[in-house]
Amino acid sequence: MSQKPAIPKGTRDFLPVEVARRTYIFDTIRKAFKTYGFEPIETPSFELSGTLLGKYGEEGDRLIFRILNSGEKMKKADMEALAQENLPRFANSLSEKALRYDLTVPFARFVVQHQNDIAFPFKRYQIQPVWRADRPQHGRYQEFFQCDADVVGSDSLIYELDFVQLFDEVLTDLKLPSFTIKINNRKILSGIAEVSGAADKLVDITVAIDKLDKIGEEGVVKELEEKGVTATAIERIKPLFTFTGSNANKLEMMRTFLASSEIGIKGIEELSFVLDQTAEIGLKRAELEFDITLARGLNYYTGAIFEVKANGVKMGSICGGGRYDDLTGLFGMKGMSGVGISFGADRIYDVLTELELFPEETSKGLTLLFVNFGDKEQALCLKLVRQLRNANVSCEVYPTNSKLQKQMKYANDRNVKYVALIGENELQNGVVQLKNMSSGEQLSVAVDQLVDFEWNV
RNA sequence: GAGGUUGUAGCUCAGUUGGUUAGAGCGUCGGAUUGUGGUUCCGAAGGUCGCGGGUUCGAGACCCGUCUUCCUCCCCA
Repeated sequence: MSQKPAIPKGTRDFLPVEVARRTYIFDTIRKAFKTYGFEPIETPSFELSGTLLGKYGEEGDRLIFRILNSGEKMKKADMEALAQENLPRFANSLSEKALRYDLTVPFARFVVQHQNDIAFPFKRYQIQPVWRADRPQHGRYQEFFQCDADVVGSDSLIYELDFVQLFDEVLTDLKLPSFTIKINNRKILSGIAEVSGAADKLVDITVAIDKLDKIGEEGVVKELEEKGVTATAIERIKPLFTFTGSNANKLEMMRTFLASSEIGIKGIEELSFVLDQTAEIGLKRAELEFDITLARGLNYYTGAIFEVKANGVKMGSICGGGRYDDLTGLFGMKGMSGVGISFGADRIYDVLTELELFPEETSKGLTLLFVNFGDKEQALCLKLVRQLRNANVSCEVYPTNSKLQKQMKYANDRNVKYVALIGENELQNGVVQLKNMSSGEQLSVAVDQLVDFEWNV
């Protein structure tokens, strides 16, 4: 009885070449994280439900994968809640663990739990998969990797500065030709709500403004009206819709707009520090843009908000991040400011694939394959393989004395760099025919000089 | 969670108003070719037409359900 092979929606298998390319992305990110002084930690793939639930806004809980209780624990099912159609309570009685939804909330839990074992400001990076019960779409998976770097325990703005450079460094290293780091500040958004006389509608206003480039001015106004924002407040917000110019111009305009809001001005000051200092230090390839419409749904950001978009491709944001002043407060540790960013490795992979930006090396596996001509020849090949492996050259012998054509085809399919041929003649003369599989060139190399061949050129 | 869309060979897809034994290209395997892969030629294998039910003398095609694909919304990496 055979079963049709399939994997759950929103998940993927990875072929060797795909793993090689993903590793290239992870290695590039990891290297930069280390250079910037972050140290790796890991947390479990699943947490207690209570750690995650209620941390991602009203809609968030819906997207968290729950792990069903097993064995005797099944009996804890709250049938009364089911009868009353209280589905959330019923779900909670069925499940006490859940797959992590992101790396930030587990990190906050980690910091509080291990506060006596770590030094503040604590800088950590973490590269692990996360899971979301989202509907899969282009660039949207149910299992994907996040590559996070966060600092907790300092409200210094030099970390915001570091993160802007980190985005720039990693994406430049990955040869991404054009990308924009968008930056905003939650305090500026608060200021807007305050100045408009609708401070209580902060979230609705930011969510609506965030959609400006998608649904246009009319759409935003409509959404604000639907959310119960007053007409006078909307009139005050309207000037922001036509907000253009250089970062310096925008800052000036906002400084005027927010003049009466203390928190708004604080946001302007924070943002201008980051923009000015970044201009001072310079960026390799990134554009840094103050984007007033950048809000992001996560309700725990309190200061800087980041988002990175690759230009010229149809793909949502490839990186995100921001400052959260009291994330650890949820776990009972007050007054710990944190700021962090996340690289969406899977989306970066899709962008690099679309733009054909992966280096050629990532498609090479084996460096050298020895063709098998028979027992005597094989014996010599095995000795040579041993020597080459000691010299870190990846190589192997074809397992049987098959037709040469078949062995060559195998080498071709494996995308090996070189094929070594040692037949009767070569055995007698102590040489190897070395064939470069991409150029087709073939040269004769003495057996005792094989280890010194420049394999990686 | 809401709306739309898709599903036929390993992959990409044909398949007429419902009518005999469901096709092609690519890929795979074998051969032409017993020391040379990517090109060429010949041959072969490979399908419960997503799954379940219904209509019909007859369903790959029509209807219902379900799962899946891709897209829009919500939200996000």
